[in-house]
Amino acid sequence: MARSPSCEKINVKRGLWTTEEDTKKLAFGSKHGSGLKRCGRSCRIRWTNYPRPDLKDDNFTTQEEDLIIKLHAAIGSRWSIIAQQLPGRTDTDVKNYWNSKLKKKLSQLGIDPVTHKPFSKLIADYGNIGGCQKPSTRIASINKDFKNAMMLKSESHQTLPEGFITNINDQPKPPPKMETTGNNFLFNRTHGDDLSMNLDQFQAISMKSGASNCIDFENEIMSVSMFGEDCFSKTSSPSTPSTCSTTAFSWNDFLLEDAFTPLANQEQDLVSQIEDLTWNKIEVKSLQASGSDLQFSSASDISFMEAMLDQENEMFLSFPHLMEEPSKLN
DNA sequence: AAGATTCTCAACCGCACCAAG
DNA sequence: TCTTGGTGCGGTTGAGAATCT
Repeated sequence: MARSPSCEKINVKRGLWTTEEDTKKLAFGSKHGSGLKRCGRSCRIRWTNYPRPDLKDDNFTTQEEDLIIKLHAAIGSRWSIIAQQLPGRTDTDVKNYWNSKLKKKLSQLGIDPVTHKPFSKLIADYGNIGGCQKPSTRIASINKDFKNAMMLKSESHQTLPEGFITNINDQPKPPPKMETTGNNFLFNRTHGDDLSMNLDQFQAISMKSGASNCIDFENEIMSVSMFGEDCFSKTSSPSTPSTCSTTAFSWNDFLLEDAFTPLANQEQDLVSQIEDLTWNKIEVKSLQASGSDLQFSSASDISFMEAMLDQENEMFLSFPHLMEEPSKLN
């Protein structure tokens, strides 16, 4: 896709617009910033936004603050949509207010402005990650717990706040969804037919793509992939336009304790060898670094990461075929 | 009073998407 | 189908204002 040319850095002025520039702008129109040392985009933005007699010049009210926070929690940093709910405010106003005031305010209240969750909850979650089970139990597992978690995630549709008026043209496309029925996974795509796949297919795609959410997963299928789309069963399912699933799941959520579906024996052995080699080295290096047990304290995190990277390099040197496409392993 | 620091505003950047040729 | 140019938008950055020391 072609891109618009960037502003020439030379001869392009930065800073506030002067009355003289506004006069020239009005005289020549916004196109290409004729006669002005401004790039075309700047002229267009200036042309579009100013003057706007309907714009408010006063501070945000607490009601507006609340609405921004609620909308941000619901739809993220889609400032143009949020601004549509706040008469007299532009997306830039909202964005600046969020960045300069609300983020700080939420932080002071002990709330993470990104996730809108209390910091204490995030720290607790982080602590759980630090638990670091041995790989024999923590290796990417897809099992019954995984399927349960997947079901829960796919059902956790987030509804927009009451009174939220959305321009139909600006509505985000419904993200892809995943559902499970028995041992099959039904993947509702945003484009094309829905696909049904078995556990092995799902596992292979998720590992190959390193997907962290359904969108990554869909992209991997779209780019096809180790199977070819014809390998999937195509289905049709009703769309769900009334809901907006904004909560993407993370595969990390499914790093559960149970052993997962066995790989072919040969491949399983290879994985086990690598795991043991990797984990033993990491353990040794980590112990050396921390001088204590295998608790990854903050003081040893860097050494731990270095050990991870060292070991990864060593692993791929020892097993170069792991760098190849998974399909070639079969 | 003066320099340092912080805050606010909006210009700018880079990317994605779309339509026209 | 491809290229080009226009548009929209979120994130970043810099200039000037306000506040602090």
